[in-house]
Amino acid sequence: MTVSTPKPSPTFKPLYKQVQELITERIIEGSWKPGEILPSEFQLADLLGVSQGTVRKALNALTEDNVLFRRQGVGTFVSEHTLQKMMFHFFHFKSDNGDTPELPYAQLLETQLITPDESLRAVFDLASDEKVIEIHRVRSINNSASIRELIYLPHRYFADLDKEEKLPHSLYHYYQQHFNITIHKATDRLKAVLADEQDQEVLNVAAGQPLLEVGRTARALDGRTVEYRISRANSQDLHYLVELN
Amino acid sequence: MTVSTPKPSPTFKPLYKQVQELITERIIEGSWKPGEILPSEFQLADLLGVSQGTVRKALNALTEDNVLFRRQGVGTFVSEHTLQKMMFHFFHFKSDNGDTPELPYAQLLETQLITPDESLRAVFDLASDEKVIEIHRVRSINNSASIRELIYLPHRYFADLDKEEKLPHSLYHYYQQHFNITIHKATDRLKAVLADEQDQEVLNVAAGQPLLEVGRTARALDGRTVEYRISRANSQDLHYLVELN
DNA sequence: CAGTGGTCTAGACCACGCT
DNA sequence: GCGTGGTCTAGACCACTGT
Repeated sequence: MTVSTPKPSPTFKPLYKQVQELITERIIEGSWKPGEILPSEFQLADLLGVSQGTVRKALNALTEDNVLFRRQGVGTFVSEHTLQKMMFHFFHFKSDNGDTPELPYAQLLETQLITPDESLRAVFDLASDEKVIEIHRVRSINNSASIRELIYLPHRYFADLDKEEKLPHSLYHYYQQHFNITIHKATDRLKAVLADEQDQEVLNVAAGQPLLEVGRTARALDGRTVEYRISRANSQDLHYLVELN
Repeated sequence: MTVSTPKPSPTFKPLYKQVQELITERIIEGSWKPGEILPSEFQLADLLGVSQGTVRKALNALTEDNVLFRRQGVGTFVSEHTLQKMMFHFFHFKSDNGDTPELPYAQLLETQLITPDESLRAVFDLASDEKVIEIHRVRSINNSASIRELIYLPHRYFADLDKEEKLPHSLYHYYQQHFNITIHKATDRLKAVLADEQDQEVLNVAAGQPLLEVGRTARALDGRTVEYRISRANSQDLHYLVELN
């Protein structure tokens, strides 16, 4: 921490912001892992030489940001990408008749190592000789193939993931467990497109069928873009839900 | 306010929540109007018989929720639906090449009073004899007709709006100014559809062209659903942007 | 300069969950 | 019962804005 009464300086940051960043760094570097409990507010305050109120403000901000979660009477924990939470936060496709909040099954079609084209290299800011992992899979909702996914991951961050025979349905939980990469923020771009030949085959739709295409760039806790994913959905009985607050 | 040390009760709410709701009610009933300044933290604290810290927590929560905005050294104000803020918050269509953050022009095609069908009545929870205003317009982006909008408003909340010859581009600002209705939250549901005959004519697209359809229900500060809107966009050079945090 | 919100501290008490 | 986070208070000082 800085001195208790910081002088005005060009790089001034509020104490609680500094505490916030320090805790985030500790999580990024793996000192505190997903699911683990943090020291109590008073312990952290003593540790960092600030008041309990300042620690509280930092912890609350991180809780707001889904980095931590708190349980009264128990403690403060590092957030974990459980399936339910991911469904709520990063999976926005819903059945039109909301009656089936069913967990979508994902079938792996193919995994391969590819040489990225110019635009994909730019997304990840990769050097010219770096490889990218491509995962091709299809999600079924209500027992019908509904969403075709093409997922791109820089090989440097996910070494040897391309050699796995099976992958879990919740990739984000998998990234977190095996590569210490927590997907924190993402940007989705939606368009309407026509089904191409592969779509027709995989999703079992006719030519001329409109699909909802979602392009996602996902960023880790440290801000790096670590995943690019294209989802093409048969939106006959589905929609993509957005809540604006 | 309640007594300073509230006993545990089934209807217990934290003080700052009560303050928050009280301020929200004042805004809803029009005591404090959009753009106006609120009393200072200390004045509010005296007024309500709570401490300044509690008022602050309520004001900060409302600021987080876009109901208020605060300017250091000046004061706390009721949020106003300015064009720029609405663009940022409630208008998520962007050019694919982000170079033109141009304000989309909206051309009014038709306004009429209609008898809602069953599903539309359900959206607004209307009695069987109530009428709904339908507004039909088209937005141009980069000088090309891109989005066709059908907007539905219960006549009870927007009396005589259907008689207006001209309507401003930013309807949400207009609702706020003329009807004291502030759009606060909204839910968008996105699908891919094929252009129908009207789409083809208005958006100048061919049959078989895929369109991005957005169905929105918008709610006012008091939680009532006050607008339903269907936007059909030619997403050839556009996309709908979602930030997931 | 006066007044506003922003930060930081210190301390009290409450509600909750576990053991 | 004990330790945790949640609420509430009181007071000090800083940073910004407009006069």
